[in-house]
Amino acid sequence: MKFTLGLGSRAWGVSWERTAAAAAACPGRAGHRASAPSGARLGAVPGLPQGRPWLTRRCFLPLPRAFAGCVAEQTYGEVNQLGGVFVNGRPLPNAIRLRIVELAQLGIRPCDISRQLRVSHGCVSKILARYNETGSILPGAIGGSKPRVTTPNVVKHIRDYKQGDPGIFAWEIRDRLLADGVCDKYNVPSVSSISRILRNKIGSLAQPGPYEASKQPPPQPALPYNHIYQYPYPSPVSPTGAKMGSHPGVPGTAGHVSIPRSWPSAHSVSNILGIRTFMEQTGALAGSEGAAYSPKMEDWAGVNRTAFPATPGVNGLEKPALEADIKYSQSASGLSAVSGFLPACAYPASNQHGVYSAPGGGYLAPGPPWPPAQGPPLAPPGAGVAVHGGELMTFKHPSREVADRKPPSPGSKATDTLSSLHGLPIPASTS
DNA sequence: AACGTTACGGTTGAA
DNA sequence: GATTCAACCGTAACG
Repeated sequence: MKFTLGLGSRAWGVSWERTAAAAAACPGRAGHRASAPSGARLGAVPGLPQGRPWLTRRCFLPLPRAFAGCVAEQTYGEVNQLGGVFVNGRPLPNAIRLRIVELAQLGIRPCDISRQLRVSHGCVSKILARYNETGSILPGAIGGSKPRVTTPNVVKHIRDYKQGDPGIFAWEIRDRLLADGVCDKYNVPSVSSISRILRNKIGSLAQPGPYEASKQPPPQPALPYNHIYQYPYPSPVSPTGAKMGSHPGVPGTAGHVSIPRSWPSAHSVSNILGIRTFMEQTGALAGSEGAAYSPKMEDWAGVNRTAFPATPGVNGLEKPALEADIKYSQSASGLSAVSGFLPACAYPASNQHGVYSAPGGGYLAPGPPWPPAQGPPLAPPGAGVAVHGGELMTFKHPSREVADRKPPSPGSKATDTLSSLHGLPIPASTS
């Protein structure tokens, strides 16, 4: 099945072709999944007007760049069943992730968070689960390769062991690597790897290896895998500093997954402030204008990488502005609270266009009324929380923003509470 | 109805 | 520079 629309027809068509083809090739779940392009489900999509050619799956929604202040260009995102915009394969922006956690800590049920933020409940569940487990809201490390366990250092030790005891078994070497602290249980080479090393390297190690001989051995990565997920945000203490990210100056957390549970408990006096603290600790808090950013801001995904004009020396982005394709157009206003944790925006205002941004109805897209929820179990955050209206998620199309708003649904207690959370409205029931 | 899980198509970045 | 591979992504659907 192929849909061709006037806007973004290429994306629409291609996407559906692929999905349908995949479904045809894959029996079972995939089959039913892809059976819906024009199916009945469409009518059930909450918040999506009946009769509009919205697709519930793999539908590339043209997001006019005009939304972000540009006129003639378009970019593509996708719209999920809830009407939320996402970029397939890319993480949700931190702001959304943070918002999910924040709302959860306010006692809002995941299903309601899902509806409000227009993020699939699976995603909400995943993010909350990860947060509960690791204390981090950040996505995992995308791309790259696993660290090689057979680093020059390890090889050197293996060679030493072998030279010291030519009859040593591979498993003995393995044990010694562990015992000597050369490796830990996570990066110790397998016996077969050691055997291979013995066979392929040690045997021919009469001469120094390439690292030992001609160049400095590459340092063992402090972060075994993906330094890039060290908090890629500028350090609050050096908002105008040089590149951060995986380089000196970044807190030595071993990647986002292993961030110490310094994130305040969900039951802390102020979860919001706690989050802020966390962000500060980890450098997640963006400085003000001119803040420096890691060139590998994976977490900002679709945000910096694709949406921000590279401004080397300013935000550390090295990709050319050409790549600043706006893939996302997301709501800003609904995440204003989050922006309070990313004060003054992680990016220069001029770079924020289209950064997962959208009119008021973008990420918190128009949709069904935000169902009332129980009151928050936590007191509102301290008044000291800085609020910077939607910097991160700023959308620069006021008219659309206005148009997309709906009057808040009556009796939306949680919404009211959240609305006042940071003194900024949460378009929980926009439309 | 809510939610944990998982297949899927996708992106990413190191090798 | 292109390709491969294995990591992760969010969605949608299942159970």
